[in-house]
Amino acid sequence: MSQPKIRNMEDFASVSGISRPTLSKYFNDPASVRSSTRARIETALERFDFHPNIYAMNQNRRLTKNIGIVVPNLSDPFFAEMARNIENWVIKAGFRPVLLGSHGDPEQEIENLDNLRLIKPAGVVMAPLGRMSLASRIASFCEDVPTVLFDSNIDDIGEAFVGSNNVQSVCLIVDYLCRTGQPPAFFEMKTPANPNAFKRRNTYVRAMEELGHEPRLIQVDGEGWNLEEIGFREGTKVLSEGQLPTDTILCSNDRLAIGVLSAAYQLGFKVGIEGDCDLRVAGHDDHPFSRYTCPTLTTVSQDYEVIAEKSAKTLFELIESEKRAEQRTVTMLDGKLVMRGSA
Amino acid sequence: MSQPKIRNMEDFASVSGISRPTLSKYFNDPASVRSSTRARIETALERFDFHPNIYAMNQNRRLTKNIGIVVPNLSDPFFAEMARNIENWVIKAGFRPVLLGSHGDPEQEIENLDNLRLIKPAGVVMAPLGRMSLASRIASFCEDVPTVLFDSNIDDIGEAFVGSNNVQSVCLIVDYLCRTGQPPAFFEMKTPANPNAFKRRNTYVRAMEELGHEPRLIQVDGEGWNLEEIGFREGTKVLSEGQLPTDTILCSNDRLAIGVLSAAYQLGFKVGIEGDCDLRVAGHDDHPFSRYTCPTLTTVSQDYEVIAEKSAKTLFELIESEKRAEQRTVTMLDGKLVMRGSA
DNA sequence: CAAATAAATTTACGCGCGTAAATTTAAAAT
DNA sequence: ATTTTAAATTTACGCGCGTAAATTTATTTG
Repeated sequence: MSQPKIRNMEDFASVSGISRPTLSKYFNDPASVRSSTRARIETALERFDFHPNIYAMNQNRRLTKNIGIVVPNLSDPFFAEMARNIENWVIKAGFRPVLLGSHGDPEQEIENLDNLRLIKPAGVVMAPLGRMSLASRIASFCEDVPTVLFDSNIDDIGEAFVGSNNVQSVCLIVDYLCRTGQPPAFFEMKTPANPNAFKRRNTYVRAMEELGHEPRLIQVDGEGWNLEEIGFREGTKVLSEGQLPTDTILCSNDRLAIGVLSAAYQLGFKVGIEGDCDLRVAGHDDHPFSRYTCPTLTTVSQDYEVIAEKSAKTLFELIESEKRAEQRTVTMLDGKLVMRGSA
Repeated sequence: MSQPKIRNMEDFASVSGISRPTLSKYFNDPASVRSSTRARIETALERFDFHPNIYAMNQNRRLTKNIGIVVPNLSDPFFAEMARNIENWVIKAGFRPVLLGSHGDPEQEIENLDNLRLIKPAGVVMAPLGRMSLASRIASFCEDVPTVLFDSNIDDIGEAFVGSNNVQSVCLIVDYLCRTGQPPAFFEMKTPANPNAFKRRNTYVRAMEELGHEPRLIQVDGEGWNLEEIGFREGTKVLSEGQLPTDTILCSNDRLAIGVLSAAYQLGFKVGIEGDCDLRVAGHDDHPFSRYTCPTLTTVSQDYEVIAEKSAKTLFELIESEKRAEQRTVTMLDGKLVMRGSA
């Protein structure tokens, strides 16, 4: 039996014996047609394996089942992992994830939003670049499309924000480090590309002051997102100069810490908490690789799964309610101390 | 002066005083209109900032400027990095990259291709899942769309393949390890998800035999792509049992090696090449993180940049020639030994 | 300056689908 | 079996753009 080639919904209408508008209804929402009709369609579907052209659908529907996911940088394992988690929730909720990375570039970030507009997404989950973001343009996008921000908050933009409570988490680890040894110096980039850096620095300073210690900022050079490299290079400098006022380094994030750990190892520093160690290093984020460093990295976790789940579900609620949030909600998830070998 | 809202090419045609078909020609290829016309269009473009709807273009052009990039897994830094490199070449060549990850799932891989079909890409650069791939369906895609495979070859599929020469690279590192110490055991997964695993195993066995050593395979349990975790867990088992027939472990890839290194560190093994070390560990790939492990990981590089560049440019040539390759070309790039601290 | 050529415009249709209105048909309720 | 109600069909148009053919306009050539 020769199967005629099904090129479009019209073709499928003829072979299935169902009118095209009814098919269109079915593909939009299978529950919207009579069950007998649905059965007929699905039988035909098995024989002919037709998929409506998603882009033609996008073009004509006023609202699609697409959900945009925008992250600053897909080659950062943190965002890659986060995106993967969100994608899973999106699929589970019957939507279609469209993943876009901004390559650390504000223009690209806006371009991503412009492209998303064209596919009329039901909503967007976005981790903005942060300070570098062209905020007003993001804001105008958010007026048209329900958007949930995560990881990095931008005041008053989007319907909701889900992220970790940097104040809580930095206090937590500063407190821990001070209790268990010398108060930490804070290792960070002078001009950090990643969004939460300033908040963490400020919190570090305040936390140290409140505990009666002098804050020590180690602000290193370097541009861009190659954080391990920067941590390694600048960590090597700092450690070999031997001018450290303390034996404890708190890094602004795990990727820097991974670089610093590597530098310490190569310079022969023994990193860890035992008595014979010369250095403690802590990070922030619970990066996927931080459990495989040597020693394993003590850090504060951002709960990937929870942030992903909460962002996604907040968006789904917004979409289902079919109205905009009366009030912008800000969810700050507490970090948990992850005590491992390095501090 | 109130700018009228430009909703489509028609609107832009009225405000610019250029007919829509001419605009269409311009957007397809600016050089195809008279330079005076081009100037008028570009002046208007500055005033009104109109972008044609890319999806409507995709729908109607028989061939677009899109280039699909498909990788097995976007959260693997190797593929993330590779994708980023290819994207850059694609943009530089005036095309539009469309990046899709298959989440290690053969069905998803096919779905990605099906979705790509709809945007009528000029070509596709793809790293297939490998053995798991639904080869016949990929093949039928490749008949319609010029496709270059990279990283993992599938016989006779696609117009070309660019990857590293696993035989050469594995021989290289086996040889190096044998010269400088005890012959290595080969650490790998029993049922590996990543594509080049079998080739590497077989090459290891052959290389060992040729050098007159007995091959020793350490085949560990574990499923999926969480390779560091598997390397760590199974590495811990292997090392703590103390049944290793040699002090040298060659891992099938760097991600496993990262896990093994971490296990070794935690068990108190001193890894490295100095006299007082109890273990040597080597990897394969020159993974972005392998230069930050402790000790830094000795490995064989896959030249990311070159593979990315070569794949992209091979595809561009195919596209420009407007015909299919008379002959499938296979480019195997030699790996380079990256001698670092671990072996 | 006229003729030859090249480019732009007009007109009209197509892509694959959404969707609204009017109509017909089928199912449910009386 | 008849009425009511719900669902499917028919018809027709729209989305934003590509593209072909016929025609007009502009540029180049001699």
